[in-house]
Amino acid sequence: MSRAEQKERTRRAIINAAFSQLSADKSFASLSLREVAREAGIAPTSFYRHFADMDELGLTLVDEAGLMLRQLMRQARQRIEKNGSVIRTSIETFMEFVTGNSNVFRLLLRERSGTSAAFRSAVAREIQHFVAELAEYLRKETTCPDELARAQAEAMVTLVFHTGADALDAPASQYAYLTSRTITQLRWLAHGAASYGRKPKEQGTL
Amino acid sequence: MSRAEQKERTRRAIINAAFSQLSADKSFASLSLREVAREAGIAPTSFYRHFADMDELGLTLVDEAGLMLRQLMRQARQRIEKNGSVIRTSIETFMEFVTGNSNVFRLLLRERSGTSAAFRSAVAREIQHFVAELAEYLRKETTCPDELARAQAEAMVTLVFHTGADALDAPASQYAYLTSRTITQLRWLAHGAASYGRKPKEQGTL
DNA sequence: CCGTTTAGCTTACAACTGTTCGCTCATTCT
DNA sequence: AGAATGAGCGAACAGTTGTAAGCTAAACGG
Repeated sequence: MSRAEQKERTRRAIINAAFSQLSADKSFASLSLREVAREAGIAPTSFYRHFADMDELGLTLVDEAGLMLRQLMRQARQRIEKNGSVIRTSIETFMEFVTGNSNVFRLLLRERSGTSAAFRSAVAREIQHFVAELAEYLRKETTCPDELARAQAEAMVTLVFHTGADALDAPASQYAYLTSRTITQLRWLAHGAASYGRKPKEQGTL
Repeated sequence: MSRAEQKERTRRAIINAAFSQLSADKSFASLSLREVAREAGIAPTSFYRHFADMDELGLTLVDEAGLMLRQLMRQARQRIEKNGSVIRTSIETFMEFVTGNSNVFRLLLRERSGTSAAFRSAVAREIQHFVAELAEYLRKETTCPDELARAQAEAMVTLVFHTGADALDAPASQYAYLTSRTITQLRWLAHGAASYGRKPKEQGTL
């Protein structure tokens, strides 16, 4: 086996070990270099042959998680072409991701507001991909002016992301309700933006 | 000084020490019993005279944070009576809270998706107070059926909370933009729910 | 084929962590 | 007045952590 090949192999072992140790009650910050190394089957000090410190590993995890999310978006787009309902298909795809890769989603969810500024902005960047794509879609599909399309996309992504977080602590029997609730919320947004977006002056007490 | 009085005093010293050590790059999970005790001016072992462990202290902090939030709501209601604009006043009050007590807000923000199920549900309970109050207001003020009022309130609170999180990492010069963006989003929701809420059948591709 | 590179190892250290035990001594109760 | 309570302390323990230093041996480059 080639040298570089072997190095890449144990690098993956480290990454996989880290992912596998994340769980509902273990965040990335609570992982220890030694534990990760142990599960990866290497000595603690060998860790440094691959990452300068745990932070560097963490950023790698966030990148990988973002990659999975982008693959998810592509998958959702394919489904939409066959299905038709953009909102429902998108949310259902997202919920499948959350429940099927809950640890990956948890990483993004937590580090979004975590203690490392580098992590936070890395997660924010990944989410922006989502927002940008959706905003572009809205600009094409509706009559929304550019900046409002972005605000609308941000609101939608926020609501969907939050629903994913809810799902993590909810029993599976609640998923259908959470999904339909979010669909309703997104429809409100779309409808409100379409009819209200072009006259943003204040009126009434709301 | 009475015995109970003195006990309460050092109990507060512990709580204050914990709050003061929270920051942008230090979460509750990364606090140590010894550090907290040191700042509170007591021996590490004396900590146990007041809390069984750090988790118990953490739940106390969450409770206090929730209390501050509820005081905030009361304050917002008073302002609304004088001002008129419910949405703008509510958000501005909230933003003042976030920027003025950022560590307290950060605690709620992080523990909402943290590693302790007990913390998560404690934070969720505090936020539910917000949602319930807003939902009741919506039921009175609009023609929304009960369940939809709740869904609408949840969406609104989610968006506002998220804006608070954004503000933590944004320069102060962005606050005005964040606020107005959120106001727009909430108006869309209100408008969409009012005109679309009663005919929730699917239509179109959105 | 020989010298260089380097992934991985073992050993070691200093710094912390949470927690137990037993003591003191001021306040409280009877 | 005398006994009981309980907040606070110091010392100590076992466990963990990150990381530095130096070695081995296998893959590599000339």
